This record gives sequence, C-alpha cells and structure tokens, in this order.
Amino acid sequence: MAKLYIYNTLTRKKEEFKPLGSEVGIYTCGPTVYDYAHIGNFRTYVFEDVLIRTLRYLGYKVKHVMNITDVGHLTTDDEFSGEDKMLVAARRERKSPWEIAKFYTEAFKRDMRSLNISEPTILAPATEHIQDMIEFIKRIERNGYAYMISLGLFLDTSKIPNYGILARLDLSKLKPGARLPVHPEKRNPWDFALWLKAPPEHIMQWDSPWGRGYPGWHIECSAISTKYLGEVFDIHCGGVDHIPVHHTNEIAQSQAAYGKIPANYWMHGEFLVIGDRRMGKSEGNIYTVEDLKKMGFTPLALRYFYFTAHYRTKLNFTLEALRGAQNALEKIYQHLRELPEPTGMPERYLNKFKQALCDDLNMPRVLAIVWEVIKDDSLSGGEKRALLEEFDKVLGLGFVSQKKVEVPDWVRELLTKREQLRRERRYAEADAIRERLRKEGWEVQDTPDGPRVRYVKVT
RNA sequence: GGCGGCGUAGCCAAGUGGUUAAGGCGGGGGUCUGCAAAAUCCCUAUUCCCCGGUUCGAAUCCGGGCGCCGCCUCCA
Repeated sequence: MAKLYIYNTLTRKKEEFKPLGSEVGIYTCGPTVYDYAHIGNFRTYVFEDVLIRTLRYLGYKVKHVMNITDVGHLTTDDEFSGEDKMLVAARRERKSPWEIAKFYTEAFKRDMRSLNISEPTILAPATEHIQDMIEFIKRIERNGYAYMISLGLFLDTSKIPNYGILARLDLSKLKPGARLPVHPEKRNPWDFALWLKAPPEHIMQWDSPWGRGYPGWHIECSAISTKYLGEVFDIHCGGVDHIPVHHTNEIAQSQAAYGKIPANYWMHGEFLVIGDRRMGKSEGNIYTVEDLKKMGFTPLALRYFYFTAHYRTKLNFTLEALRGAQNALEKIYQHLRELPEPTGMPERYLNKFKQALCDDLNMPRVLAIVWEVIKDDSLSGGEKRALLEEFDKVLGLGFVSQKKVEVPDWVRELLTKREQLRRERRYAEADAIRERLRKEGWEVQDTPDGPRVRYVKVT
C-alpha cells in the first residue's frame, strides 16, 4: 500500500497516515439544515470526499460518519441573546423546525448526489442523538469539568490541559470580548455551554438532568463521533473556521469526558472566496448548486473547479473560472467518447497519479496528469481510457459514463447521402442534412479523410 | 491590539533551493474546409508584489516594505 501523507492541523505538518485499526474512522462536520448549503460549504464536503475516496482507492476500509445539525445553533455567537437559526427559518417559512430540517436535509442530500460525493456510512441527525449527548455531558460533569449558571451547564476550560492546542491559541494574548461582551457568570471567557436552558419560545427542547432545554453547540459532534467511532478515531475533518472554536471545544469535551484528544489527524479545508472575501451567508455573496444549474452549469463542472486548487489554499471563485472548468471537463468527455474499451494501464502514469494523491491530496497535479494522459501520443486509446477511468475512482467526474458512441445506421445513411450531395455541389441540401444531424446531437466534421461524426451530448 | 495566511500570465492556479516556471480556461496564428464546425500544431510569465541579503544557484530561505485576506467563541 502506498504511503499516504496528509497535513495534520494538530502538528502543522504533513504526516504519514497510520490508521488505528483495520477500518479507518473518519468524522466530518456536516451541515446546519436551516437553509441551503452553498458552494463554499460544498468545497469542504468535496475535499472530504476526495480524502475518503483516496483512502478506499489505496485499499483502506473506511467508516465515515457525518452529523446533520438540525437543532440549536444561534443566529449570533451571543449565547444569552441570540436567536435559534432553526426557529428563525421556521418563522420565515411558516413551518415547524422539524419541517425545515427535513426540507433542507433533503436538499443537502440532493446536492451531495449531484456533486458525486460518496454517501457517508452513517449520516446522523443531532435530534436523534439527544440521549447520547446527555450521557456525554454527564460524564463531563462526573469528572468535575462542568458548572451550572443561570443559562445552563458550562464547561470550565481552565481545567483542560493545553486548551486551544489545535488552534495554537495563546489565551493570554487573546482579547476576551473583542466582539461580544462576556457573560458575567462565566468563570473564564472561553467557557462554553454544554446544555442550555430553553426559553419558553424555544420550540425544540428536551428534558435533561440540567432542566428542560437543548444541547450546546459542540456536544453533538463529540457524542456522535464517540458513539460510532469510539473514544479515539483516525481523522476528523471540517472547514478551517472550525479550528479555533468548534474543534477546539470538541477536543476540550473529549478531554473532559475521556482524557483524550478524540482524533489523531485533524484536516481542514480552506475557504472558497469570491472577490477575495470569504463566501458566506452573512456576507451575502453566496451561490448554491441550484443557482449554478440555473445558469447552465453542471454540478460536476463545479467539482472540477474545486480540483483546480489545493484544498489547503483559498480558491477564488469567478464565473469565468467556473466556465473554464466546465469547458475543460466537456473536452475531456469528448475525448472519452472517442476512446475504445480500456486495456492495460502503464505503470508510470499510475504511479504519478498515486504520488500526487499521496502528497496530501494534490488534485491540481492530478488534473495535470489527466491532461498529460490525454495528450500522450505514445499511449493507445485503450490505455488512455483505462487510466482515466482509474483516476475517476477518486476524481468522481463521471468519466466512466462517457462511453464510445456507435454511429447508428440512419446517421450513416444520411452521411452517405450528404457526401453525394456535396460531390454534386448541392451545398444547401448538404448543409440541411448537417443541420438536421446536429439537432439530433450528431456533429459532422469534414476531414481530409472524409466525413466524421461524433455524438455531442446535449447538456 | 494579538495570532495566522496570501501576493506566480487576461482568468483559475501548480511549484516550497538546481534541466526550458505544471495544467486548464481564454486569446492569437497556421493546417484543414464549398462554407462551417471540430480536430490538430504553434505562440501567449527571460520571470514569480517591491527592495535588500544568504547561496555556486531562490518564485522557493532570511530581513524590511507595500497590498490583500482570515481568525480572536454563528459560520465549510
């Protein structure tokens, strides 16, 4: 098995990946389903998909767990005055929070499928794991890391060894209350809620040892990952924005409950930016997959576009660049439609491919290799197809479905007829046939060796 | 205020000390053609924000500027 090197945020180094057991456990932070996920969110999910596909390609068995946050996030980070996002969405759409969650979960799954993102082994909605969260919190409380204030139960971060190690936070230099006032009852500015008491207008609420209420913002990932992957698992992924707060606090919770950092490798996808600003709902500069479809883009063109930059660098989104990605992908498809059935694969390209993948998932380099294969005259058509289909196990760009199209008899007959007309210089009639074929998706090319047709998929 | 990152052609970007600075898109030109389309070939950064330094050798390392961005408890 080839050695896979991945960048670990915990150590800030590329490290050789060494799994804990026979099955690799991966946890990825999923969406909050109060609105559509945007293409910035999906950049991260596609990065995670590439990681998982790469592991499987290299021969690992992978168990992938993703949560669905269908409860409890607030509109602001102000834990004593913010509104619950689910409730805001429910009011906006005149639905119950559960209906909202269901609707946007389905939308999310649809977009995942259209981007060819492999399904997680387990997709876990938070609301179905309230009891697991309560048990997790009890453990934290039993170990003496929690305290009660009027808002609810909080975690005392001063008791956590190396709190903030993931983000390399230097607590002495951070500015408490830089953005928001610190609640006076909190023992330390960085302490965060494990369980919040529900105000009366809060629709989603559950009974707990700490009163009727709802779980804090980080506990679902701790509870769900522990339940399905164990106290310590292999890889934890998410967006870079999760490093300083969400993942930092997940680590704190696991330390409080089990005395351990829950994952060995922490990997984070960089932002999709637009005009040098991060794409975000609050910035008001988002595109959804649906938006792009309406503009005539295919979701896989977006997937290709994501691959033009490495996952740890910001990727600047422009419609021009996306169009470029779509054109490039369509060209690859055209090549594939003219390639015969796959034959053997030359080792040297296979090795190059693996090498690029194993170097911290270098997809831009993989794309360069794709083009190298397409343009390499020393390869047979069958070899090219074999390689491209092999690469597509990780790329997931739909290469396999682009098969050589046999020319039907009726097309051949029309071609013969057109050639006859051309010889007779009856060009208007010949052009009419060409136009008719084009409308059926058959593009005629007059080459020095006679006419050629090819099927141009209507997208 | 603190911490971190980035600045490579018109656009999106690889590259992290050593042959001609990946690749794609776009653009230009040639071939082909009744026209068209496609295909194909060639061209498109003597140079990597600027200024110094280290080195036989730097886009890559160091120092100093300039510009941009992110984070400091919502956020992929």
